[in-house]
This record gives sequence, C-alpha cells and structure tokens, in this order.
Amino acid sequence: MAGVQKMKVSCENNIVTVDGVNDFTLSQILECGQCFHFDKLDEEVYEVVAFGRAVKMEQTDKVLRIYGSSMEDYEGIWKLYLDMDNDYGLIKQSVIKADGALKTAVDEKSGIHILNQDFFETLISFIVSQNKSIPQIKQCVKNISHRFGDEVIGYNGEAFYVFPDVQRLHDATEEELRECKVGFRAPYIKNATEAVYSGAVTKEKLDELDIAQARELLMTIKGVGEKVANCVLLFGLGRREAFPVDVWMKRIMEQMYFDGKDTKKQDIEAFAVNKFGDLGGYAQQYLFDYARTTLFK
DNA sequence: GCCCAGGGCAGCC
DNA sequence: GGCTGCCATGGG
Repeated sequence: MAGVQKMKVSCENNIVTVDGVNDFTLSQILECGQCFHFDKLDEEVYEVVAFGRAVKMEQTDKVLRIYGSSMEDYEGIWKLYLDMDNDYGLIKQSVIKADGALKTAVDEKSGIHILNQDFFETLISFIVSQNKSIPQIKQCVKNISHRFGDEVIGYNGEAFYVFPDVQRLHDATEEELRECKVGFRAPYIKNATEAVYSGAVTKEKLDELDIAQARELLMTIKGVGEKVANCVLLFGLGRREAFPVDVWMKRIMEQMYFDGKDTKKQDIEAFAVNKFGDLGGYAQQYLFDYARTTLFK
C-alpha cells in the first residue's frame, strides 16, 4: 500500500518490536468494543489473548512491542490481527471525504484499527453481547475460555486460557454454559456451535458468498439477528462494508442524519450503506466509539 | 426498587 | 409484514 509508512520489525528474546506505527493507538483499538479477550495492565499496556496465544502488547509513541511473540507469530498472526498492512491514513481521509461530519469522531479516535479476529470466537462473543454491557461480555468470554478453552503458557510464563475451538465448545452442555453467566443466550450458543460443527455455517462457506447471502446464512443461527451478523462479518470475516447498528449507533446516527427523530435500525443501516459503501465498517467504528466514550458519555 | 447494556425471539395483530 | 413483552445478569 502506497501510503503505509515503513515499519521496522525485529525480534529479540521473544519480544517483537514494530517501530514506526502510524494511525495506531493500542488502547483505542482494544477498547472500542470490537474485541473482548484482553486486560489492561497500564496506560497503553495490555494482555491480549487470541488465536491460541497470550501476549503482552505495549505501545510507546510509534513503537509497538509484543511480548511472548516470535517473528513467525508476528508474521503469521499478529500482523493480520492488528490489520497492520492496511493504510489507515488513507482510510480516514476517505471516510472524511465521504462526509465531513465525521471529522470530529475520526480525529478523536484516530488510532483505531479494525481487527481481523477468529471467526468462531467472534460469532460466539457477539451472540453473548446482546443486551449486555462490554465489561459483562468480557467476563463471559473469560468464563467460557477458562471453562472450555486450552491452557497455554503466556508471555510471562503464567497460564492463560484461550477461547475454545468448535470441537471443544461442542462438548459443553447448556447448563455448563449458563454457569458462565450467559443467561438466556446459552441455547443460542449451543445452536451456533452446532451450526459450525455440522458444517452448515462455516467461514469457508461464508467467504464464498456476497455479503447479503452471508448475512442471511449467519441469521439462520438462532440468536443471530441483523446486528450480530454484521459484527461477525466486520470483525470476524473481514467484510469492511458491514455496518452494525446497536443502541449507540442508533443514537448518534439519529442525531447526525435524522434530525433527532426515532428511526428504525434497518433504515439507519440502509442509509449508511448507501452513504459509506465499502467504508461502512470503518465509519461505523469511529462513530460508535466516539458516541459511547465522548458524545453521550 | 428503578433503568440500561454493541438484541433477538415468540406471540400477537 | 410491524409492534410488544420478555429473556439473565450486573452496574449505576
């Protein structure tokens, strides 16, 4: 990508150093509501559990360090997870060009990247997310991982529990899931796991479909509606044109574009798809985080 | 006790 | 088709 400034990547003692990160703020990326399996240790210092690994990420200005990562893991996992090869300077320009009204949100959240997360973990996490707050979602994801996921040795030599794969979660009973505090969503998780396990709904199938068909297939899972499907498409399947509308997006979009009038989520989504097109997912994330942390705080 | 949270489903009309 | 009440759980 022409606009991506050169980053220098090196590795020593299982610590990867990425020097020269731009349009990148670790705290914004992790805490903008797209992922749930991490803990804050300090300012711009986080433990991140994903893809069967537990690492510490630490950012100082334009330097990102990943503790507990080999160069192979960076190249094979973290570079794509963090969407490092995408030019966010260009993306932000394009979003603002699509509508100058987004400049405030983009400037406020200028370090956001959209992560490329594991499909199955994203699917289950966002089924859990419905009608829950972000801290509660994080706790449920941690509960499920601790109960059903593999133990791995993390960056500091301590044990972490990674999110279970389909086979592992397929063994879980509804009662065991309820003990993870997912409440009425337990049967939804069972249904989703069965759909993936049986091959009815897989990443491979979804990747072959256009976004409307993929969304339709996802929504055959009980507990997956329009919003959850869009989150899975955006964060777990790389479909950057998806535009999830939750209560926060409804609020900010009604204020910005519908004269403060009560508007159906589907109408808001249709409006946004028309306005932002392929940039929808990015625009949505800047607006969502800005609405939640700044505008309606 | 109330209301709300990155919603969706079943049961109505 | 659209609208309403309900679904667990925890925090403010």
